[in-house]
Amino acid sequence: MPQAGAYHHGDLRAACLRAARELLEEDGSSGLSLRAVARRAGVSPTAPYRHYADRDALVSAVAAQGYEKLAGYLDAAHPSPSTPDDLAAVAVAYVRFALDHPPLFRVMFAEPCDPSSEERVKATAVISEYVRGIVHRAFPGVDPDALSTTVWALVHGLAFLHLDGKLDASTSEVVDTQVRTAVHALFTASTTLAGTAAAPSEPAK
Amino acid sequence: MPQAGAYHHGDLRAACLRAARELLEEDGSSGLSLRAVARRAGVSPTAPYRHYADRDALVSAVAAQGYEKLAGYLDAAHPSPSTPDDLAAVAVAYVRFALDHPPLFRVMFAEPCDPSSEERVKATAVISEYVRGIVHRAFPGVDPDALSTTVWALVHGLAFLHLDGKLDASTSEVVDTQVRTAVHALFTASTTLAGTAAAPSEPAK
DNA sequence: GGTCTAATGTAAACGGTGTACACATTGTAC
DNA sequence: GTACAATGTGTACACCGTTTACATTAGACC
Repeated sequence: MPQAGAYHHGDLRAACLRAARELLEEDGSSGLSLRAVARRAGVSPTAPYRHYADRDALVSAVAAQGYEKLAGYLDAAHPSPSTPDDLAAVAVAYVRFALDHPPLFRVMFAEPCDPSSEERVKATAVISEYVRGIVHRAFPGVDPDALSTTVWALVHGLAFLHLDGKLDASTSEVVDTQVRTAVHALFTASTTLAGTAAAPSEPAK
Repeated sequence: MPQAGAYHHGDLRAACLRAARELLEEDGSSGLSLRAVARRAGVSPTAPYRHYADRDALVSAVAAQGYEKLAGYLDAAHPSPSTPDDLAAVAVAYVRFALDHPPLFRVMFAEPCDPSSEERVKATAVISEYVRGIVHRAFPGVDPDALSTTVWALVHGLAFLHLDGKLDASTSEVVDTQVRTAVHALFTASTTLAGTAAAPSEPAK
């Protein structure tokens, strides 16, 4: 039973999205139920179906917002990264985002979304291209595809292992220096290999 | 209603575990419900509670089996890895395991298990120690903690990105060579840095 | 062998969930 | 002003995890 005399909500779509985001932060993925979202938005349990086909669609919308938020983190680390140090700073921001918003990060990456919403596929393509661009500028002469997927994987893995408590995340300084160190180690390799043939990996399809 | 004249199942614990494993492979994490497990075991919906405290406990048991299975993959790649090439082969096996059993891999790593069953914490500690041992043998002179967490993160990230379809996994050969290339790139860095001071990351606690 | 007890399985019930369906209300374009 | 499309409600179904009380049985002890 919503506000008296307010049969139509006004912008239920946005309200659902906001409620979903909040519930996810508060109670994790399992707390993000369509019914809870409807309750929080002050609306009947089935009202959200007018704006989202099913739970997955709503979750995907939250994930899409997460990608934007992640982009904000990366951008704040460096607006136009073009050196190895810049890239390292961006990597630190990536891991920090994961540790700042664990359930959101999990929703973005840890859930099967194989042929899921095009929203998400596109969003990850954006990330991929973003990293590729930085690598291209920071390491002219090396195969950007190979190095960018490698550095993305490294940072992504660090984020997940930290998220699962498998690594020492006692202080943010420890985490930051570890990420920086790991990324720089990889860079050392790439510059060493700068002249060698491009690695036969990940054709741009 | 189970078999006539078979009120007691015999080994319901194992039967539940097997059913859970099957359901996970078939329908993913969402298909792994206690009730479905009970149905498959031919037993009443609440019978599994005699052997598992709740759903999480059963899932953790499945995950623990997954860690053993993963160990089998790694061992099959090389029984006693001690060179960089050996380690690369093990890394390939790690990613292959993830791609062979996506839902299982997700259950093992992608679910929040912060203070969860001790079973899982121990299992990941085993992995960590295993990698550390190989790195120590393959790269005497470098800080094994720093390099092992880095290489684990790299491989773990590759596994996840492949799982989410973010990388080119068209053929297993492509994946394999990509993993091998990425890992080797990291090794190049570590040998370059062999003499330098140990990186200040991840104290062994 | 007979009995007592703990282990194991069953049945019923509660609250929560996703989702489909028919219906009510309301903004809007004509 | 009226028709229509958009939006929100109510009801219903099947499934889920979990609790509680009860039934059955295996195994120990005499």
